[in-house]
Amino acid sequence: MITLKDLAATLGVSVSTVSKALKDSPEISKDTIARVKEIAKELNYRPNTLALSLKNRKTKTIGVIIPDILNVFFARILYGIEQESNVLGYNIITCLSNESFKKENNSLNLLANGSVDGFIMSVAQETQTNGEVKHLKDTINQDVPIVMFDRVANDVDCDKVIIDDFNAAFRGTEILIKEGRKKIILVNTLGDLSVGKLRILGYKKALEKHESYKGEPIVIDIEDDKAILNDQLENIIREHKDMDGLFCIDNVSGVMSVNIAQRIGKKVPEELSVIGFASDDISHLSYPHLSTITQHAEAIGQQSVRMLVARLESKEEAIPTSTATVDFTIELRGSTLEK
Amino acid sequence: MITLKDLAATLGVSVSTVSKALKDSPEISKDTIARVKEIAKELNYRPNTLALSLKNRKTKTIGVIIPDILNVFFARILYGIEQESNVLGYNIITCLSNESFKKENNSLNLLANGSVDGFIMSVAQETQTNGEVKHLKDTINQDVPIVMFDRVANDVDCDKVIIDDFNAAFRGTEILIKEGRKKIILVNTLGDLSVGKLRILGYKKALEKHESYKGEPIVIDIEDDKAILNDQLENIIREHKDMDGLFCIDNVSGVMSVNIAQRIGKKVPEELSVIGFASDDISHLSYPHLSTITQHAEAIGQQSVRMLVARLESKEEAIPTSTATVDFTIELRGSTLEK
DNA sequence: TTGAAAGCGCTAACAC
DNA sequence: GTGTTAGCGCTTTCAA
Repeated sequence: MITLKDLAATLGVSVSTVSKALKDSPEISKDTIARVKEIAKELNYRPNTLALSLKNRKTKTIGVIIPDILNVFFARILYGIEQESNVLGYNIITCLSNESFKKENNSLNLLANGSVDGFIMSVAQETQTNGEVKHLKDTINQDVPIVMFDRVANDVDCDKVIIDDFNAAFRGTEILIKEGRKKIILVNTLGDLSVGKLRILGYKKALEKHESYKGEPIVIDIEDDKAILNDQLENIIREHKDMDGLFCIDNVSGVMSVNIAQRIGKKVPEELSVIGFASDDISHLSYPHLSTITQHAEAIGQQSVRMLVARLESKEEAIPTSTATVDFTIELRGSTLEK
Repeated sequence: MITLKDLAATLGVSVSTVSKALKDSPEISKDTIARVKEIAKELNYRPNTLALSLKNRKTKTIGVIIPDILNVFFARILYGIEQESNVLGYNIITCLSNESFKKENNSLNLLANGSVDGFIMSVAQETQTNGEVKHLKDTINQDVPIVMFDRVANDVDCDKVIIDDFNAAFRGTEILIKEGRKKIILVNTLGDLSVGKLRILGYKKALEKHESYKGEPIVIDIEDDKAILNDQLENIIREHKDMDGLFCIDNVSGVMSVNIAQRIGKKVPEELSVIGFASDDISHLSYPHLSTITQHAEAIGQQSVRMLVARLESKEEAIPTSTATVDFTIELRGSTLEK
């Protein structure tokens, strides 16, 4: 590793001269600047980021905490975060909380000591279930800002980026209602995650609002375990013979449900209309393709970075926190009547 | 942010005393140690990693370069990398090359200046296509070790972690042959990626070896573009009416093919036996479920970390580089005859 | 048992 | 136009 000192030595000048020359300081003669730059290139000098960070008290890196990288929704968000960070000149340190409070807490503590300038994170399931917020507040109080996305702790005052889950589910449900479906069931694989609750609320609200719909809301909680998801869904479809509308609020179960229904002879969309949430491209893995409420995951990531960097680089003392809502779109494919 | 200096000031002792006390140095009296630790906890002191890194000339962080995070195979590897890094006390800085040589090169340059102790990476498609290796060799020559996984540059001397792709494809093909299939086609979505080539080789070798198989190898290259993958596969299945064995060498096309075949009335596995490569859990999104050659992506990530850390922490000057092969397993589900 | 000083690589105020 | 110095937070020799 080659340092300013090395350059200075080979050129027979002082370290500070080299430092200034590399920054095109007007204090330094054209000639010296040229010589310095030449030798710097020759020796492939690269400034030591660590030393710079120590000096500047900022690292130009963002800590990112992802609850579940195997979930494509989060992978896409990470993708968006990385892209935008790059554009704005930041690096990211990625931590995977794996839905565990302990890991999340750990990462926060480990990095909130000058290693990163701020965090972008989605709260772990465990954290959300237990309502833990102290670690989040502590971090913010240590002047390390946090931007939360998707899964958000309501009682923590920080910038947030969310989907309008309530409205998304409301609109999704409306589609089924307007098709004249009589028994619309919602399948919940999201446990008691905040976003799940909002979606369920939106579903209920839509049923309630439309007087044409006579039935009661039916929410069926099932486990999000790949091994048994298929069977659980098949059971539901078989048991509720009169179900003609199915609303799946995660990535996978919609696709699976369409395939199962078709296989056991329940025609989609004629006898059963299915709509799902999506953040990835698996909607074409069912036939007919799944109609979805599509979340723009990359956009969530990008927006998060923009908000964090805005805060980091703002001159003002304390800009008030804000919550950004990223648009969703409804993409009708073959699993619902109207395309 | 609270520093040693702060602790020293509030206690009225010197910085070095505090430093030593926190490390339970025998030089320091029990009493002082206790006092120091108490106040440190009280003020929530956290050592500044940056300063430590600068001092120690090692950062305990690993640079990870992933070509495509939206590919679940890579996401899983990242997962494995993060897990094992954690166990071994390392952080990771994640860069996404997005299959671009330029981004890959950039990340390498940006971080190979003391920001990370070493790299774990899979080579970008562009890099591999163009046969670029200089940036990789340069990095290694600057004493920043690299471990490559999956997509590997053969003419770079470094630690590597790979799947035995040749053998995996060989074995996969054999399954189809042993079922007595007469026309086995391989569909390649991997362009000229090294792993793709190896798989094709394995497929050919298997056909060649088994005299019972009379046909010629048929390799069909198609584009890995989600928008048209479906149509491309449907065309192939429709055109090759006598195809009774299909070998898909990526994650998705196997699942898709099974669904398409079933839909257009070609019975799987009776009339068409399908086998695919998998690294994720979408094999249950087809019916019948897809039989796969399963790559243990997490294991690849973990192994990579172990090799890198072993090198980083080895006392010896230069341990020779090595290549680890991670096992694959064959998981027979419904898309092939024998379960 | 404790502290002073040097140094990791870099910058910037200040001197020459 | 160039060099000296101090300091970012920490460790570690060496001196007290």
